[in-house]
Amino acid sequence: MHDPLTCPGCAQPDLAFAPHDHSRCADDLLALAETQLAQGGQRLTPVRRRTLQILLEAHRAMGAYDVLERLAAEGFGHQPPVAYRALEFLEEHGLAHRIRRLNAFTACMHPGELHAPAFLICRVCNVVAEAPGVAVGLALGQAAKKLGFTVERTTVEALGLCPACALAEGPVREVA
Amino acid sequence: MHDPLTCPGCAQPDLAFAPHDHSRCADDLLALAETQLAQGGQRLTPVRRRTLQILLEAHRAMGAYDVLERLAAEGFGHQPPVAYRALEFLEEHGLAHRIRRLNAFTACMHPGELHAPAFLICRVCNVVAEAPGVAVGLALGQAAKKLGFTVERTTVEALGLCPACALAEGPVREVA
DNA sequence: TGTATTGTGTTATATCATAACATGTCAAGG
DNA sequence: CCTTGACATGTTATGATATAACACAATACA
Repeated sequence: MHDPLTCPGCAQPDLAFAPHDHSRCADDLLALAETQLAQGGQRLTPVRRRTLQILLEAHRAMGAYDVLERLAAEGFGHQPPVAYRALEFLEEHGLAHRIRRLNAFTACMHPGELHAPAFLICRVCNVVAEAPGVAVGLALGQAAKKLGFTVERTTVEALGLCPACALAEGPVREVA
Repeated sequence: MHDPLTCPGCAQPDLAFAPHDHSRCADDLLALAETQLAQGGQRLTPVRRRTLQILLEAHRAMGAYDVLERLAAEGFGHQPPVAYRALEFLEEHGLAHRIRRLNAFTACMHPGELHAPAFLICRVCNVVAEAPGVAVGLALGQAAKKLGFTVERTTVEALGLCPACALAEGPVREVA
């Protein structure tokens, strides 16, 4: 049931694109989210909880309308704002991220840790991994500082080839 | 006619958000684009040329439909693909950039130079500056390498406050 | 319990983007 | 010259993403 190749981005960076067992990812992260929100006086309501669960289970980036479809099928609202609101809430509280290049959302794989996330997006299989982005964030902060700009949020995304697709594609180049 | 506060992103990074005279920016960059494309055997056709000009003159990020409106008013096509195609062409050839957070496009302020652009977007006035992103690109490349990921293109955007808006907003905080 | 706040759901519409196809342009080879 | 093929422009039509505005329900808490 679990295909490791469609499951990058787990908490251990060096396993992001490697086969590994993550059957407990979703449960652990959901519990963590609950705790975290409670401490901040925020509510993980049914829609929000289910939305996070859907993202965690999918373990890949999903469009708002895909999420909505799932929610609607389970008795929640059928209109776009239902999904967008839940997704935006999760994003605001660091439990999910928006992947702008894909117009999609993905569960955060290590919430709570202060992190400027950097995403690696495979242009072939569309898999998204969340890479440690601290160094990137620092570099960006410094560049901004020189211009007197105050950074509040960052979007860092790289498009390219994941290891698997690089293997599949690389050697083919000289065949064609 | 020229408001420096709506004109960041010029070639000199340290002037990005500072008042300065850039009356020749557009002309210079347009000429540069022409040369560059010719060398690559590419054609800067009327629509493409005018599109680049519009972006250069506006000197800020514009939505595809805004560009289209201008083009249509000048006798070019009236349908979205006209604008999207020109904008995509410019982007592919490094003459324009797509600002994903704004679903908008902006002229590249230093084409030809190999650069991983980083954008600073003011959340108050929406002005966009193109900051030197080499350090950021390097950091991102290294993070990716650890996961076996090959970076091909990057999207780096920071949302925050430009100097002017920081001044206007900062001190106000304690009044409310 | 009353009342303010937050959350959910709806309708309707705005905004952004592309597929598919017809027509026009232009340069290179017959 | 004139044909042919590649590229560019234009169209219609539709798809995909996102938000505004408002009614009602749930919750929190004075």
